[in-house]
Amino acid sequence: MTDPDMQTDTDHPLAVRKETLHDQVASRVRDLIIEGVLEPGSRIDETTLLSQLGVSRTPFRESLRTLAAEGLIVIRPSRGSQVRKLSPLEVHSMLEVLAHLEGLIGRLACERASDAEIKGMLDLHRRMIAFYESRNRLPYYKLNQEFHSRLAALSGNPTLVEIQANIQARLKRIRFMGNATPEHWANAVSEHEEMISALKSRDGPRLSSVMERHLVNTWERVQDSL
Amino acid sequence: MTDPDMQTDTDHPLAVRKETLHDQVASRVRDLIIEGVLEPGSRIDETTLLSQLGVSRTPFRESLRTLAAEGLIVIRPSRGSQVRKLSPLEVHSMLEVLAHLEGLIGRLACERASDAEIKGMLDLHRRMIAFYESRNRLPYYKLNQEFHSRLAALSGNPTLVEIQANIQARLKRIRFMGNATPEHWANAVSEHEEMISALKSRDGPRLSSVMERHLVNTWERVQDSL
DNA sequence: GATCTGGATATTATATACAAAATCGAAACG
DNA sequence: CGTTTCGATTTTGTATATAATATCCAGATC
Repeated sequence: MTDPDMQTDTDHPLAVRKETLHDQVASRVRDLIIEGVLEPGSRIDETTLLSQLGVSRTPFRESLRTLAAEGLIVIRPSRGSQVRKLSPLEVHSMLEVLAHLEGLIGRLACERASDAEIKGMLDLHRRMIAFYESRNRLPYYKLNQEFHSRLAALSGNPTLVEIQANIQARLKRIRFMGNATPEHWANAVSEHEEMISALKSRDGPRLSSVMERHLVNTWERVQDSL
Repeated sequence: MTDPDMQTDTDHPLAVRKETLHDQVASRVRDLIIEGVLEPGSRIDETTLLSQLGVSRTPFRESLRTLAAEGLIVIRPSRGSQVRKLSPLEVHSMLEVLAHLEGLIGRLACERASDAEIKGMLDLHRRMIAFYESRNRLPYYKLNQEFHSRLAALSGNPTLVEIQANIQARLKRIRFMGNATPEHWANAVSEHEEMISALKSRDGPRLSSVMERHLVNTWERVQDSL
């Protein structure tokens, strides 16, 4: 057979991770999509983007494949790629799954997180509240993303982390819209208060149910704007 | 996570789907991995496979990117690809997530499936039982995969379908092992009986819990063989 | 003997060239 | 007028060529 050299990275932790051009391009385009520079449904013109990014077609096209597998774009053979446009039904289906997964995240986090990690979450929460009180929307939003990602990490389940991140990426813009009105935002914040309280007391079932509700509410909040 | 494109498809339903070389290669290699021809942890020698498949490097490498995004292989920059080898912890994490998702699938299927669809599942189940009774393992296994995929489809949630398929693909060989001994197999079958009974009476919570248990048991059954 | 160094060899990454489709528009036709 | 057909143009798909990087092994050094 082939050589048994393990994929258990023999790399040094500090070794500078060499990033291939492909990965850079993928990240770059991913950001363009997530930030809405490339609008949903819009065609991706290879030549334009190509010259803009200053790379050749090979790494660029490879990165398109990656993004397609991630569900951010759609490639139609011989007819080019476009930024994936989510139908309301698809958005709903993602939120339905995400809500359910966050339920699991909540339960596992309560079981598995260390005291220090919980403390870290409390701190993060406090910073979010500060931004809320100063109505500083963008930084709040960023911390919110981090809040959910970190909680996922506390579940100790790498698959959960990966899938949550993927769905989160696909929904990023939409979730941002979810805090559109002052009332919506206030509701979201109070749900976060509940989460923190449940996490602090390691009440898995309660955290689980709050998180599910939180996402379901996001759907309510977002629904109209589709 | 592959996604049959279906964007604003202006395609005729009957239009022959033109498959790009890339996709063919991806499917081909995916099968090689899933069927274990390419063993976990083994290095993927580009030149060898290349000549074997009779395609040039461009589509081949693109397909590797796809498979990497699907989590079936690992690409280390400048150092080649290898078939992803799952640690017991990773397998456990996938089964934990899958169990939870199948719980959701069970509940939603009971709410949303049509009578005809449920009938179809009963029929599928009957065929599985026949193969079980004749101890025809491979066909049983295939129908089992189909059973779970179809149930996912009955949830009416495309995201759920996609993610379930992805995890299923990653775990395919392992799940096969799950029915290794006669007792294991018998247990799995009796769990299926329960599922069918719950589905027939549209008892969402019950189906949900049986399905979760089914997967957790798979973990128990498989654990030693890692 | 063990580790280090340098360069030959093999492998991967990127760029470019070429081929095959699809798109678009103008002219021909009904 | 509207539809169809054909070809020029653009865009995509695949192959190959070149550059960059890693791997491996022999010889040098301690």
